[in-house]
Amino acid sequence: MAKPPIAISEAESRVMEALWRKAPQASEDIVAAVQQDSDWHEKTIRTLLGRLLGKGAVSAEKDGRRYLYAPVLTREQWQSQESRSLLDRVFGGRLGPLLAHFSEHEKLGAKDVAELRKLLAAIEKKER
Amino acid sequence: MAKPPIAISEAESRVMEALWRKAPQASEDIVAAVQQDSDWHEKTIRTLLGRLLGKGAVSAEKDGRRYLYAPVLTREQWQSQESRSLLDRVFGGRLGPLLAHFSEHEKLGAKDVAELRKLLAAIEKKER
DNA sequence: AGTTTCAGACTACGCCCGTAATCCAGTTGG
DNA sequence: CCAACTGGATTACGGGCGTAGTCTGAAACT
Repeated sequence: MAKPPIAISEAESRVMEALWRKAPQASEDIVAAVQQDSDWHEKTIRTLLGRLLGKGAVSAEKDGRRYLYAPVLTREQWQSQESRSLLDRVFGGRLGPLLAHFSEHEKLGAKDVAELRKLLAAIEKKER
Repeated sequence: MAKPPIAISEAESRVMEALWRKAPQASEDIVAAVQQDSDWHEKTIRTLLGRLLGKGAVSAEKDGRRYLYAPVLTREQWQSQESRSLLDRVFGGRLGPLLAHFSEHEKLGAKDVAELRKLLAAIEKKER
C-alpha cells in the first residue's frame, strides 16, 4: 500500500518547527522552544505533541523515564505537501498561474529575483 | 475597521468556482454546475451556498421567487489570500525558499517554463 | 517509607467542516 | 381552491482542531 500522507494542522506545525530546528528533544525542551514564539500553555503543546505522535509525524524513543522526540515527517516533505495542495486546490495544478500571481501581487526582492534566475538557469541547462 | 478577510473552506471554494465561471446564477444552476465536477448532493451544495452567503463571500439578489447569486470575493482575492497563507505559514514569508522548493521538487511543464521566462522578462524590463 | 512532583495519558468542549435531512412558506398545477 | 412541489432556512451529526484540565504511575526528595 502507498504510505498515506501525514497531514498536520497549523498549530501542530509550530511544534514540528521546534523539532526541525533541533532533534531529538525532550518534551520539556520542546515546550520551552515553542513558547519562545507563542503563548501557548504547556498542556496545549504537550497535547499537540501527543497528536503528532499518534499521526506518526514524530517518533518517541524512551530515554529513562521520559521520551526523546524526533520528527519523522521532514520539513521538506511538509513543504512539498502544502505547496502541492495550494497548487492543486487554488491554481488548477499549474505553476504558471501561481507564478503570475506572485509576480503581480507580491513584491519580489532582489533575492527572489536571483532565485528566479537560478531556477530558470537550472531548467535551461537541463533542457538540452 | 479593516475588512476582515473572508475565509472559505475547500468545499466552499468549489461552489465559488461555479460562480467565478458565470454569475449571477440561480441556485439550481449552481447546483448543476457543481455537480458536473462532484457527486455532492443538491442539499449539500445549497448548504455551502448558504454558508458562503453568511460569510459574505457571495451576494444574493431577489429575482422573483428565487435569488440570483454572485461572488463578492473574487478569485484573485482568494488566490492571493491562499498564496500568502502558504508563504507565511510554510516558507516564513520569503518567496526565495518557495521558488527553490518548486525548482527542486516540481516538474515544470513547457507552459510553466514559458510563464517563468515571461515573468523574469517583465521584471528585467521594469528594473531599469 | 510517605509525600510531592512531573511526564505522559485520558478527558473536555466549543467551533468549523463535510455532508446531508427536515421543516416551512410561497408558487404552481390541476 | 387544494395539493404538490420547490427554494430557502433550520437543524443534525461525527470528526478535526485549538486550547486546555484532570488523572495516574513512577521517580525523586525528605
